[in-house]
Amino acid sequence: MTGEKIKKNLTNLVKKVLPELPVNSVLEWLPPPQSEMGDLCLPCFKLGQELKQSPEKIALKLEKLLSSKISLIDLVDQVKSQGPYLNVFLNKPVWMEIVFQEILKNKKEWKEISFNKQKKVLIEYSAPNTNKPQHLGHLRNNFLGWTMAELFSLTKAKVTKVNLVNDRGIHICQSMLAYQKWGKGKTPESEKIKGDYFVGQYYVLFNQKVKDDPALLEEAQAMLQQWEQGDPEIIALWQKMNQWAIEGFKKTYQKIGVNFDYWYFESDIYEWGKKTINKALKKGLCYKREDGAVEIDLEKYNLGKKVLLRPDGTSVYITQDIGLAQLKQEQFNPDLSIYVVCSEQDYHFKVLFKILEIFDFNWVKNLYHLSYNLVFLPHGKMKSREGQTADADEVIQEMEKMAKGEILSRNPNLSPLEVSRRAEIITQAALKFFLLKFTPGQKINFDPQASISFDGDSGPYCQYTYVRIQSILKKIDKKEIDKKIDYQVLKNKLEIELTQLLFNYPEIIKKSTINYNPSYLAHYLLALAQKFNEFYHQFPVLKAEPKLKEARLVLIQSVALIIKQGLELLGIQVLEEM
RNA sequence: GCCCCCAUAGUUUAAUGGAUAAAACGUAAGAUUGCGGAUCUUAAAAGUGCAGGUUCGAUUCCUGCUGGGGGCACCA
Repeated sequence: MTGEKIKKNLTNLVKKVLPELPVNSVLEWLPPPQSEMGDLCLPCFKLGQELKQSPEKIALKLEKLLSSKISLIDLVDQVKSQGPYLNVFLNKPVWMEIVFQEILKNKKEWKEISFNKQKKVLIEYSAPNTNKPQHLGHLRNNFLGWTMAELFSLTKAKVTKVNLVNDRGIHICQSMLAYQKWGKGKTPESEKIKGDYFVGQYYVLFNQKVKDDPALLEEAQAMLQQWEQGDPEIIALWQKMNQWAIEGFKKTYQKIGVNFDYWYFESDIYEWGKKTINKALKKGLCYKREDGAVEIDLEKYNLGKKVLLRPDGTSVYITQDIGLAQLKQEQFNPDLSIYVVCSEQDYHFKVLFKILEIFDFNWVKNLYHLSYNLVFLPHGKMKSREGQTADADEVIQEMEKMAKGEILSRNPNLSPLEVSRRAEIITQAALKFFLLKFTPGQKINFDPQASISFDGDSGPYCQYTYVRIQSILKKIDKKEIDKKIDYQVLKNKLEIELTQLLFNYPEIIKKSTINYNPSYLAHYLLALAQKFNEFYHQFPVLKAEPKLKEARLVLIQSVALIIKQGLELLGIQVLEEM
């Protein structure tokens, strides 16, 4: 009996005793704000509107009508009205057994949250630029994309993760030109620098030099033309530098534990939208300007005018996205296609989706722009062209140093190998949790000194909670929890609240997934860990009476499993000791 | 100039239109002869930028204003 099923049974019963209720009315059963108020509640405001009665009266009426019939529903002990709310109390021992069994047995197979079964989901994220290393903003993108993929997988969607590498254009030529002029044949190997940093140096160098010598801009422009005409020397340089950058990216991806099923390269696809635009031109969906450029008028959607092809027929940014959207459709035929892209591009995606709609692609309804806000540093927005960034690798390195210090202060005799292993895992936890606990649409102010902590609202706090539970579980004989357990002994407030939290887990997964918002999961895990720590300080497990001990062991084992699974969804590993 | 987003304790953030606005950091005091103190307890601390409106009910929806961020390329 899952939460879903309990709610369904309750809904059916309410509809039976209130036959005057519209057949299609939806009842929402929620967790009450406080544990003493019950295990589920039904706010009666909407019912009140539908039946033209005060919600208080409805709640009272339901209490009366249902009380005699609750024996018809397993698990429900009593219903009680409180103002405009109807609160439901479940039979704790039976309910606990069900909640814990569900968690301990099912693990990865949660029928209740398989609501994306049969659905094909495509997630595009990361989209690095080959002229600079990835910074904190990319990390937010990477973690968001990766976590959404995990959430969709857990809910049984068939997920494909794709990366679109931004490897062509004038900005790439700028770093190429700088390397050609001042690189002196150096390589990442000769300089012992990670490839993406090596290339990034020349991008910064170009932007320094161009201040004194604006003619460099034209040179870069000329280089782009040579590139487009297939000049073998330019192409070779481009390939070499791209390779360096991409090798660097791959090291970072490996470090942060994200991956992709498929890679697109802009250099392959940048012209693919041309055909579609020319077709649309023939149908009169867009028009040719006097100077020969192809343009579309979106004024009536309040989106202005947009150039689709330059006067010389070459493609622009949106040309490529029009082509890529079709390519994805043909290649993967997704039911849902998500673009994880920063909110700076909200306008771009509005325009893109509108154009595809005007071009009459019916699958445009399956496209979703998962927009997330910028990451700001104390001195403002990151500017890679001025070298003012918080590079992902550097932030991670700094944090690992801090983590090592923390670990050593607690375990001075630990082997250096184990210290770095733990430091890596704890750093990932701190960083990922920090970036994912914010609602995606919310901007993040990142202050390297203040933002990263290993206590309080943090990933390591959740990890530590897990470690504590493991430390208890290590001390017991496994047989102790194989027995038939009487959950009547679990009756203090914290035990009940922990059960309520565990019971809500599927709902949190659902909410995080359908709202594209892993922060719900992050906040839930914090609440669960906090509640456990409160419990831990007040009530002994190992030294409790045998029956109580057994029941508590099952409870804390369930808590540990949910913390582990929840953290893993956020890309965070747990440790047995820390 | 136009468009989009945001504004909640000292700070950083929570809160499907619903029950007493919730945490963390910081501050002050306290808890180790208790399963790990990266923990816990207690206290002080906001009535949600300002002015209106809709609603039985607004942090949440609408209008205006103020302040901050982003965008408005034939750059990607």
